[in-house]
Amino acid sequence: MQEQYSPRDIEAAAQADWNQTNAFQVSETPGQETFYCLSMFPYPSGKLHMGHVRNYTIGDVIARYQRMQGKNVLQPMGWDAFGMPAENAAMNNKVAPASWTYSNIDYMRTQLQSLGLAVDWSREFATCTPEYYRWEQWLFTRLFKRGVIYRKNGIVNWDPVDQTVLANEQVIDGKGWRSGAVIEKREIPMYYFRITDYAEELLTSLDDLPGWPEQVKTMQRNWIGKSVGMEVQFPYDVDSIGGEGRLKVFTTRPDTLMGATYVAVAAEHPLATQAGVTNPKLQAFIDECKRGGVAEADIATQEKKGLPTGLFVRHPLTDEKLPVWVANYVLMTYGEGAVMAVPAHDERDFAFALEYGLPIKPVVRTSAGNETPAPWQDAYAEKGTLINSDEFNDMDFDSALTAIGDVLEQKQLGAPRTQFRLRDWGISRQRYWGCPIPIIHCDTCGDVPVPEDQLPVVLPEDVVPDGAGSPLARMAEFYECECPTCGNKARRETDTMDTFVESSWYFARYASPHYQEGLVDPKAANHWLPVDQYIGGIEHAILHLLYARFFHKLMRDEGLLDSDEPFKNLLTQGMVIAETYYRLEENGGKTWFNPADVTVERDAKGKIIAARLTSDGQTVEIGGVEKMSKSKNNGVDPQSMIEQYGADTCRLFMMFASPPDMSLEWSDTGVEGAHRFLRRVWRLASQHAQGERPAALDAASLSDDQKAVRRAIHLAIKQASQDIGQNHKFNTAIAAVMTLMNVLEKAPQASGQDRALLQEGLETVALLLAPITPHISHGLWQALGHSDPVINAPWPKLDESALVQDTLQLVIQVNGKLRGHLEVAAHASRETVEAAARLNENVLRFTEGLSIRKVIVVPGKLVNIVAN
RNA sequence: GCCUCGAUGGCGGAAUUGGUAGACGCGGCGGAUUCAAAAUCCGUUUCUGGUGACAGAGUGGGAGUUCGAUUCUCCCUCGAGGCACCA
Repeated sequence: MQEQYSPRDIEAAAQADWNQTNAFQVSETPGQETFYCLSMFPYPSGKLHMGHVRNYTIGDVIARYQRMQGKNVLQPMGWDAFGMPAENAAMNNKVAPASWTYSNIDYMRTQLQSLGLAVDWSREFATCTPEYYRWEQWLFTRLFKRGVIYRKNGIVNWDPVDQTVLANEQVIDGKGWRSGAVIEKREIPMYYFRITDYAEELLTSLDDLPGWPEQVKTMQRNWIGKSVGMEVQFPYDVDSIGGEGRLKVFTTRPDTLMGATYVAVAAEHPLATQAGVTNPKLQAFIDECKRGGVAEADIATQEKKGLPTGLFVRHPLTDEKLPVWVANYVLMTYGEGAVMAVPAHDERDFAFALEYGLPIKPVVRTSAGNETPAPWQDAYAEKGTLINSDEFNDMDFDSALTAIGDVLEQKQLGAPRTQFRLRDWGISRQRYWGCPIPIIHCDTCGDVPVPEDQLPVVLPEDVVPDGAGSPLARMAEFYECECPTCGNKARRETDTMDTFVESSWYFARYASPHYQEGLVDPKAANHWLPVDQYIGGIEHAILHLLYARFFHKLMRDEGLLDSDEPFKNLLTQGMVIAETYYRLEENGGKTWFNPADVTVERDAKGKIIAARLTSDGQTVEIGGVEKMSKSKNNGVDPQSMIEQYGADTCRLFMMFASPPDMSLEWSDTGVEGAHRFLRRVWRLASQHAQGERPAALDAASLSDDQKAVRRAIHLAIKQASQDIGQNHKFNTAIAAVMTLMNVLEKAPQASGQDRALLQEGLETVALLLAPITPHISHGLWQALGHSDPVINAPWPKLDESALVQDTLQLVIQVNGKLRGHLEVAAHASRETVEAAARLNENVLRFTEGLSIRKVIVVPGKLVNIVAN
């Protein structure tokens, strides 16, 4: 064993051993318990960033720990390879997205492998290959035939200058990111997945996921947003509209119907369109509403504006005339695109009514009283007894609901209804670098799915997009085709699919990644699925995870696999953040400097007071800690870290700096600390390994000091087992190993028993660190005399008897304040403890002149003496 | 705007069911070793007052429950993630 810790040699040797034995390649071994450990696969953006390193290290720690529990562990890796960045890179560098993507994959694979992940690389795939997406197209055609996929119009961001559809990300302050033109909302036909058909199941089966964070389940529940209420119909006023009909609205508060003083519709609502024809001012307002992007965050933060249409509807209960307004706060995408406005009991209606002088009629007695004077109070929205509501007066919420519901149903102007906030999933993208939608448009046969024997519809790979619409739509050789049904000339669909579709089923493909006969080999799929542990960023808490759950249910209903949910346990990892530094430029802009190029200055207490650019010695502004990003130039390159310190140091630091679900702040000195620790471990082990191999430990005949060392060893095992195995708190597991190392370094090495104890201690350190820093553990394990590699060693067992102590230290409090300590026998009785506490010097001092009211004894913990 | 989460020393963070606030690491300070430096080792380090023993304060702010609150309840401030075409 080398005396110096040399990560370069140690890591190369360990990885060579694993590769030689195909250590992480797995198959469907019968009889062995499986563990499928999956990290969200990376988008091949160019090179690895720290977020990737963190994600895959967490996954690797869990995978390796489970292997040490004796399980057959599958940990695959692949590439989420379709996406917009490839098209942007193509436009900037005039390279085809395909070659850009494939070369990124090659580079990033090498980087990932240098981390020493226990990945079965034989299962690797990229979603942009026809071998993968043909099965996506195959599933699409099946679902299309079943009606799970359908076509309707949807609203998109339209750039009138570039004549192209933009992603929300490409719309900045309502303008196109390249053209700067004001974006318009435009309707185009798109394909939709009927995810709303699964809304109820997606909601209820969240209850079957105890291994998911409560936070994520709450977010998904709110996103699906089930509301039970009523559909209420407002008959049109024949005079004002010049026709008959009914305006439908959905409400969760039919009890407040008597307080409705107007109705409001979205700008895209048919009534608005109709009224706009004869009302130029209204039309101008509708056009204004159609300017700007479609992102809900932008729409919801706009100033609330509206205009009367001049149309009227009749109140379904009183027959009163109510004005119809167009309001920009009404979303066409929720419910019916129209609301009944009850300003007295709804905050947004209240603000709108105040702004435009519309009547406010209180109809519920709330804790704020019978009136609803401005400003708005949350109490106005409370449920309560009805007032000002004719025959419904004095009814409580429930009876009013029933009574009003009954009248509406009798008049056929209302019915109970359940409404979801969740919308169907539009997957058409007018972009090139994606999976082609396998549909052929025929003038006589309509939308015809591409027959199975003509799949896959292959995306041509030698295309460089130019940012002006999809290149596929200009490639006759792509879109010209024959109708599979009638044989006439037809046109192939040129839209591609949302890239979320590929990531919605990749976890299933890993079970049989090279299977040629279907999307999955059902036997393999049911062997591995569901995923036992899924790990990824919290930013995917809603969309990706909901779509993947939806797809799993679709695959189940297609008979491809048996389980109901894809991911049994979920760990959502926090972001990697770092300090930012900048200088203000004359034009008001900021130049950002990488933390690696900045030196900080500290005051006497070590607090950072200034920072200077290392190259010129001049000060830079400290910008605060933010997510690592290109724009703030605060990214730290994992590659240079690995080259400087080794993968183990990088992994150790990332796992130690914070628990996985919290954000992780990058710290160069923290990395050095992690490296220092590994050097200490290596040094102690190499000193120990130089001596003779010690004889077996005789745990029964240890001295008190030796018992204390052995206790430290088993406390570390206990702590690390709980932290890694159950709580996924790797930082405290590492802290426990560090504490153990502090003890082992000071432990005597004189006698044979001392050396046997140190052997047990060092073996424990190697095993407990094995999931986190696998390379050094590989080397340590060999040096400690084992011929079988540490990856095949079992996780250490806790010896409870090593933890037993004869005496305990208790805390003495007076009125809840710490006043002293008490050493007692481990099994001392309550009375003995209380008596000893009462005699404590400090207790006597602090209770002088007071009478003791109560003594609280918490066994093994503390005594609290209550006196006044 | 809406949904969700978070806030603890100079810094990252730790504290089974409410029971010693600050484990472990970083940084700082003092010392040893060294011709010197690097590396390493030892000590110390929440704040305020005090030479000291010790005392008081303290987990974003304000209230409440409790013998006892970082932990539970309510209100507020600030920050982060998501909002359906970034992945």
